[in-house]
Amino acid sequence: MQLDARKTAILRTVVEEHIKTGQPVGSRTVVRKYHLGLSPATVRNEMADLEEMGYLVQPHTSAGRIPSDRGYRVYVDELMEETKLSPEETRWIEEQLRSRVRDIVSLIRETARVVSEATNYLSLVLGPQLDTTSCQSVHLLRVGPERALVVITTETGFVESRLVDIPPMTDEDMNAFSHILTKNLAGRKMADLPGCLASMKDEVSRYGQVITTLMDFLTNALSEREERLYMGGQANILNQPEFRDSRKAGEVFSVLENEEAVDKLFDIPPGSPVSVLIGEENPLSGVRDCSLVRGTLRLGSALGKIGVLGPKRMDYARAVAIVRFVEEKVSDFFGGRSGW
Amino acid sequence: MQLDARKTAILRTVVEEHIKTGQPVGSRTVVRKYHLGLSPATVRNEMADLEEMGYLVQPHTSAGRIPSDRGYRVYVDELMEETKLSPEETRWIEEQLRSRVRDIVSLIRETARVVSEATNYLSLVLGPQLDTTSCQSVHLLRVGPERALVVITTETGFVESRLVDIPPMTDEDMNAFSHILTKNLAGRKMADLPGCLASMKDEVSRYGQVITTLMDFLTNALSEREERLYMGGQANILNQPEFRDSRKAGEVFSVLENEEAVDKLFDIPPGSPVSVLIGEENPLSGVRDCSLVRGTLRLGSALGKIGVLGPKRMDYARAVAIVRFVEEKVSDFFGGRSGW
DNA sequence: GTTAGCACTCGGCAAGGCGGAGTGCTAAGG
DNA sequence: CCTTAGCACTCCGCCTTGCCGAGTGCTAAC
Repeated sequence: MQLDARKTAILRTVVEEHIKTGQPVGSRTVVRKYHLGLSPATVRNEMADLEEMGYLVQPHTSAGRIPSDRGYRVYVDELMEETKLSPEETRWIEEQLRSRVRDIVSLIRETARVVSEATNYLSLVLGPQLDTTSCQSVHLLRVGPERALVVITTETGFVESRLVDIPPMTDEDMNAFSHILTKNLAGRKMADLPGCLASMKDEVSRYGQVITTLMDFLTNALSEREERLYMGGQANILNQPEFRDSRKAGEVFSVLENEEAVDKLFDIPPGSPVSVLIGEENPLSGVRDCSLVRGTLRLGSALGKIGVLGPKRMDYARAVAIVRFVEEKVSDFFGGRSGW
Repeated sequence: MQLDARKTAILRTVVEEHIKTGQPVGSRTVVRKYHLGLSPATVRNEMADLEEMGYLVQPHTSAGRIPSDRGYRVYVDELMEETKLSPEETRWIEEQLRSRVRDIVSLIRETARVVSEATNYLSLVLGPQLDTTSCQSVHLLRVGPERALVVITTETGFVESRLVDIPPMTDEDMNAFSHILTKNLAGRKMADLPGCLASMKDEVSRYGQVITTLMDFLTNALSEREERLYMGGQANILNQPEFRDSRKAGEVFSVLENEEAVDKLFDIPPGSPVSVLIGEENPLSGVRDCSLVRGTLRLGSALGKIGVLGPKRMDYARAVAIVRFVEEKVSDFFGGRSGW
């Protein structure tokens, strides 16, 4: 059986109506919304077909229908109309970002906040993976007689730093060492730094143990995956009727507390366009009742990720529109360097 | 009427039993738990007295009693016995901290995680206020022809940094400038830095606009209160029966999403001993159904704050014991510099 | 001062009844 | 052959009723 134009229209109506009301949708309602001279009986027959085809499900006999995951999938891929955000909304978002963003960390944090407020769902933002971004400079700063701070800046504007113990050395030595480090390491991927350091060992043998400490630090800094996940609007998920029972919500939060689990949700090729993960398509059981709209943030040369997590019954069109818009705005911040 | 020994014992029994079961406690139950030749009827009379005195309340006629806020208060202040953590637990906590902590930020983050896992409630950790800690060094690092990174380290081990535009200057100039900055600013409170910079203006006039940019940056960095709040175990609150209805939980999360609101909950004189905030004593309406056990973290010379947020029906003795223990361990990390 | 006994209150639960929404099927109509 | 009206049926949600159990307050006796 094929999805002809009428079935399609009915499916769309059911999905949109269910998204709006949260209730199962019956044939009468479809007829009321979808103005075309059709009787409920006809619609019933079509809906029975749609159920048989796996696009709709009945929570119980003699209730209306709700979309199955597959139904949502067709809706998202083919049926829904792209929404335009209203000028007020776009202005509000731009405003929020422009006025509050000072550096890359605040950009990420504010993005999470703004997206959650705009969508009324929970938003997730993942900062770029450190190991694939390039090192811009390495400095050694004295902060005590035998204590120094290693500061590594990345091309994306991130700053990683760590205190290390150093053997006594003069300030000149330290400057020279910084220069050598930067000269050798700038432009390399962060992941390659430990290797590069190892191969520098001879050249800088006079600085002795520092180089070993540095290698340790770098290896750690990379493997540790420093806090990369920012969330906004956690309370929003609790206001969704499907999570009225907080144990349901608890499952979701348990997943979100685990950063590696969240990474799995965003396992998409770098630079992918906006995509949607619906219900059971989800790799993590805790969020099988949720849908996730995923996008990519271009943070200069590096890539971050952004997601909107809501109930399966979420307003996909709007969420996608907001994610797209924010992707664009955040890139602009870098393209134009207008922010800082 | 006075709280004689018997009333006290009954009150303690009711509180502890209610904490354990979550149910209203009746006279029969009290008699069963509190072995002394007393009949339910006598206990009933005493409980009626306790209710009149404001220590207990009845959810409805002919239910058992539950403690009022005042009842919990007396319990916390006078009745509860200090709990000792088991050696396994203390070992586990120490282990967790030792093995995962690399720097001050990770110490704070891990503390939040460990405390939430140990208590099974939600934990909050506030990093130290920047403005009252002392500056240790200020450096200017070149990261491009006309771009530099200002790096300020504090005595607590925090590192603040920001990219700034600079006029063309030689590396020697930059080093000299860094030295001047550190010499003049080291040891000052962060809050005083903008003032100090202003008074340096003449001495460093040759560096022109940089100094203004720096002042901007510092003023911002201080006023912005960079992310200081870390949370752990958010899912725990959702598993509490009193928050079964997720709208209740939503109120709590709304408060916690607002960092300034959380600050209000921790409005205690610096260095105070562990204290408890119960239900309505709470300044924020969203968490009136919660209790908060608050403590202080000594992070070197600076002070952070730690809290355990649970239902009023929380295991106060245990929460207090854990907070005390963690306070101590975290201080040790600094005292002994054993961690890094 | 303590206790046993008793009447009373109230929440919670299960059973039963009812209305409404929605369905599937069938037969008639275009 | 598709569409539609009609009808019997199903099932949820809601309300009512009745009952049990837990717990209370009061009174009278010890």
